[in-house]
Amino acid sequence: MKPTTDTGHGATARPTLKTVAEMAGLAVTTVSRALADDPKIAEATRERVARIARQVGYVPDRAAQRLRTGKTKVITLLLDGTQERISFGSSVISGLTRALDGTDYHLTVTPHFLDADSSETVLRIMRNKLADGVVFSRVEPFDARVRLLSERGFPFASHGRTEFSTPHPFVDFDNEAFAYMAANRLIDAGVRRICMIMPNPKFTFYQHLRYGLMRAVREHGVDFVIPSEVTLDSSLDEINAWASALARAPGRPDGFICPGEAAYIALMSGLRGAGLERGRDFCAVVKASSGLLSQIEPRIDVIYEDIEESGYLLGKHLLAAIENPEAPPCQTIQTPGSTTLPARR
Amino acid sequence: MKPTTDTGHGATARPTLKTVAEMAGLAVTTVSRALADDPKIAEATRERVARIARQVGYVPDRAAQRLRTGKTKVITLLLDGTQERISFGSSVISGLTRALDGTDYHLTVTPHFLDADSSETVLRIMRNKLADGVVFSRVEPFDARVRLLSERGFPFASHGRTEFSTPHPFVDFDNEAFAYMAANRLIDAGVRRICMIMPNPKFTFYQHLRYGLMRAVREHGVDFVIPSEVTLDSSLDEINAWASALARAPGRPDGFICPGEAAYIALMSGLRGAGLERGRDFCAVVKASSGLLSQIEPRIDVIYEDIEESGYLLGKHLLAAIENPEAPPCQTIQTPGSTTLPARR
DNA sequence: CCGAGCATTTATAACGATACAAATATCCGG
DNA sequence: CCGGATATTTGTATCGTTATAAATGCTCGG
Repeated sequence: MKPTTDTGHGATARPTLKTVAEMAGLAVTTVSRALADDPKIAEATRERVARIARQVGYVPDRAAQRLRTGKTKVITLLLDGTQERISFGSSVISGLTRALDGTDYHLTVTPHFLDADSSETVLRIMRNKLADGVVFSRVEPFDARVRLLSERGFPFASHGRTEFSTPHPFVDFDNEAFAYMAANRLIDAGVRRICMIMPNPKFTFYQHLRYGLMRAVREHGVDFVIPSEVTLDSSLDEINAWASALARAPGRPDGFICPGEAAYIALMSGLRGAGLERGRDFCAVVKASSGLLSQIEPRIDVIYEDIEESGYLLGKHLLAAIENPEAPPCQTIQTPGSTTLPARR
Repeated sequence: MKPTTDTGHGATARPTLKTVAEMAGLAVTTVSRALADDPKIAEATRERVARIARQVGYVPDRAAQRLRTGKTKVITLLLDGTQERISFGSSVISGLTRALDGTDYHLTVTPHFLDADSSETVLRIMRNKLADGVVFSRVEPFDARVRLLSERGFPFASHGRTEFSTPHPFVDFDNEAFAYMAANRLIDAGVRRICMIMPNPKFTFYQHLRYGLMRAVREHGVDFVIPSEVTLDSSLDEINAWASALARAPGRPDGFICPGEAAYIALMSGLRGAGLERGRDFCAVVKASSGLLSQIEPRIDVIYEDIEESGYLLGKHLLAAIENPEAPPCQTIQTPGSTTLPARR
């Protein structure tokens, strides 16, 4: 018997193609192609090689494959530092992992914080070939990253749409429908003046939210206000303070649409601190993606956005784009249909 | 001028050592060693090579380095699917990223869900050399992963302690001190019967929490109860329902310690649903790691655990262990000293 | 002016995988 | 029993980097 070498970690050296080839009495090339299920290799040989490989626990070396083929088998998630409230990041990661499960793709996470430009990150990933594809969110109508990636034909999937003429893979929540639906619920409840906390106007979904609200407002002739002092990215304390001030101002809104859980919690806290009570003084419809809010306020009117599912779809769409770059890109718009939180594991 | 080849992505081929070597009129080996700042290479040469490399934007190929050296320059975070409430995952990732910033280490995330055994994941990472080190949480006194990694001398850092005699890098929150402190605050407030929601007893920090509580209880002779029906991992609805039932039971506690934000929200929701009010019917001390809770209940008694900092320390400790495997492991026990939430970006 | 000793640079091989071209084994009709 | 088509296997080169050993040039004492 041939002595096995030692890795220094107390484990037996890991088998390579050479190991399998020697055991099978075949050339390394043959084994490689047999494992790739190349029809030019005899059926019987393929089976025998597969058996031996399984037996010795052969797993191809990623570094070697990557060096030779140029494929990293890695997809990178650009995680935004600002949106980590209430587990957005974890949910996307969870969904992406589910999409990648069963493939040999790995997920790497590159958070980019406020100061760093994420275009830089994208350039670095392309230039140094650190991944086969990227996923990111918080897109703008003419997003710089989308432009860069599209130009170079580098696979990606974005969480959010753009206004470029070239189509690309994306997953987006139908925020227009959400805002319209939310506004209608408020109007049905008798609200006369709607206030909606908005994202930073540079993001695409700002427009979508706005259109949805405007449509409902026009159809029913109610009043509305879009605050300029706070956005969904404002700190909770800022939102809280602003809400308190708003509660005391003349002509205050009697209905709120809040496309974010954490922001709603701060909003409600501020209003309540100023003596207002939901139901008596105002109504609210909230976009939520966790079950937390219904714990805090069991009767809150929530429209659910499934972020875990977004992550899953982003992964699937990206894989499709990597596999077949010529095919038309997969695009999904998630509907805000379900009011209830789906059952969780 | 030499024609540059094309990657097919519209970009110029990335420069390699060969590119730099040709430009400098040196051998590839020389360039490699010059960039590694080998003193055997003339100072002047090293500087010239560095300048050229910078000029053409040379970045070493990770796959080639990895294949040649066996070092992956990757750190893997094992993310638990169950604990993703209120951004634990995002915070750890954020901290780890900060620790890895400036090094050439990358972070990969491998969530393992309920069904999958994370020992398997650890074995796979070691066997296939998918990372140079791993980070994980939710450790048990005789954690299987810690045993495996220690045996093979594979670098890791755990979020939580073990009871193994061999020391290893870890970061842990002083849950004993937390529980003691929390119990004393309740006792000072006049509480006679303390209830603490506990983690699954298999985790190390179950014991720590228990000791802290017991110490305070013994010192002051108050009553206590540890529920067996729910843990910190129970669903929010379960906790809610249990709390409602508890509120109506005879001899109900008048003080609660809750080492988890989400669990507290559900607990409070259940108690409130049964007609109890905090301050009037009971007191509570909560362990929190985000600013969310103080929005919901501005006057809640919170003891803060900085998870982002845990992630940072885990990264630093792990890097230290990788750099110098012989040195004694870095270990940190985070104190629950600060009651206030530190300022955030 | 030779060779020892030093400073510096270079050639070669290898990490593990795969693309490509070439070589062998097998089978058939004529 | 041979030529030629087909089926199957093999050899060689290569991806970009680095460890090792070898080579080059230079200075200087004797």
